[in-house]
Amino acid sequence: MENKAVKPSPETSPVRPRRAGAGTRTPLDPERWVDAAIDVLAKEGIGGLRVEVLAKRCGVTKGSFYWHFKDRRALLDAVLTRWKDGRIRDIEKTTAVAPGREREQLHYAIEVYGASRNRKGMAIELAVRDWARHDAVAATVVESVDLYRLECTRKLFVAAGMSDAEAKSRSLLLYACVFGLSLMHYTHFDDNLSDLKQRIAERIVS
Amino acid sequence: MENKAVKPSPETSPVRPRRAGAGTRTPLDPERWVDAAIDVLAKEGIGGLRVEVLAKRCGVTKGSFYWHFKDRRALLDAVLTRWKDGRIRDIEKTTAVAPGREREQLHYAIEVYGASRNRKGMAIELAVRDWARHDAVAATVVESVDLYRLECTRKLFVAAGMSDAEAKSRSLLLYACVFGLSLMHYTHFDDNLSDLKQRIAERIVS
DNA sequence: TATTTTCCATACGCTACCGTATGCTTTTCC
DNA sequence: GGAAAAGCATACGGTAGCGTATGGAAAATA
Repeated sequence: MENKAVKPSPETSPVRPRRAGAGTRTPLDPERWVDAAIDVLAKEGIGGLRVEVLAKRCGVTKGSFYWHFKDRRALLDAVLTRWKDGRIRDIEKTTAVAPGREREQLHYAIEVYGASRNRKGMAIELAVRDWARHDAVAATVVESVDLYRLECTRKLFVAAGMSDAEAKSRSLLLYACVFGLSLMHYTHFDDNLSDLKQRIAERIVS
Repeated sequence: MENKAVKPSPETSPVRPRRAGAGTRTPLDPERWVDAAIDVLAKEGIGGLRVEVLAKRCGVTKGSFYWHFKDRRALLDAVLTRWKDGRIRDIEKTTAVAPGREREQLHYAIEVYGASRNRKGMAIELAVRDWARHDAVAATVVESVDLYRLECTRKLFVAAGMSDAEAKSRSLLLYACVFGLSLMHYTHFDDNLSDLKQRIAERIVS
């Protein structure tokens, strides 16, 4: 059989082969499609998230895709659901803290969002937000995630001793700054970027 | 003739008629194409900036477009040039200030970028930044605009009495926050948004 | 083993684009 | 007023993408 003999080209090959060693077939499931979709979303944005592109990336044809998903939109919804769940879990983990270490935890939260670490996560974040500008479903998801994050961080500021109103403004400032920084190109603005970031972080939490 | 009999549909007709009253012809020039392109960019993002769409919007066919521009890329470059020039002029105007009113001017700068006012301007801003994530030319333009803005605002902070290092961090904080806020969906986070914004602005400039 | 179900390939029609070629109608200029 | 140029329409070839239809092989099940 030696199936197709084509396999378009090796370098466009999937993330992992679809057949395991002992001839056992390893069929795709929707979750693996979503994995690949999020990868593409991070690299190409929502505009590059096409089903035929994705299929090639998974080493199959779109015939497979349309077996697992009704249409492209169903995949997009699944991507949003997965992203939302992940962000919720992540923020809960990030804002859980022992009493007395709230400010330390806030600094940590700022740092993990820094574009240097967590490159892919921020790429996804920006891609989803751009997506949300032209898609109502994505916009709803982004809003719910934003509100949840803002609320969690607000509690941290309150636990750190701030008034409620001040905590709200700091929480919003924190996320706005984190996302805004990832939007900007300031590498050549200063030769001591870590000091720059440190000052900003202090301004946000102190 | 009855050839196609189609002519898609009349309601897709142009924004304005291309002929003025007295039979005088009003030919398009490249600048009007750029005008329309920036409009579309603001509403649809770079993904929606297609030449045939643009042509329909101008009330002509793409035959006209390709008379004025070599190809789609030439239009995109023209859009970037126009955007850059406008941003440079704008920031120069915004950061020009009489001595003693620097902080006042900084508050004004923050406010004009608020998504409430200047909606279209911010939509363009975000569209260009998203574009820059996948286009090297756009990325270069964004970087130069960012550096210029950061530098102008830094001078304002210095003039307001801050150290150079502090001024730099404040300048970066200001723009990061402004752009970040426009990325977020926080309308339902607080019922007194203007107070929220006021606190943030104070945190940035004071 | 025979049959069903799962999972995927192939082929097709359709639309939206890009860019080119070519011709038609106005202006412009002599 | 006639020729040239400007400005645009129409038609064409080509690619990429969506979704459907259908068949075929492998796995599960009986």
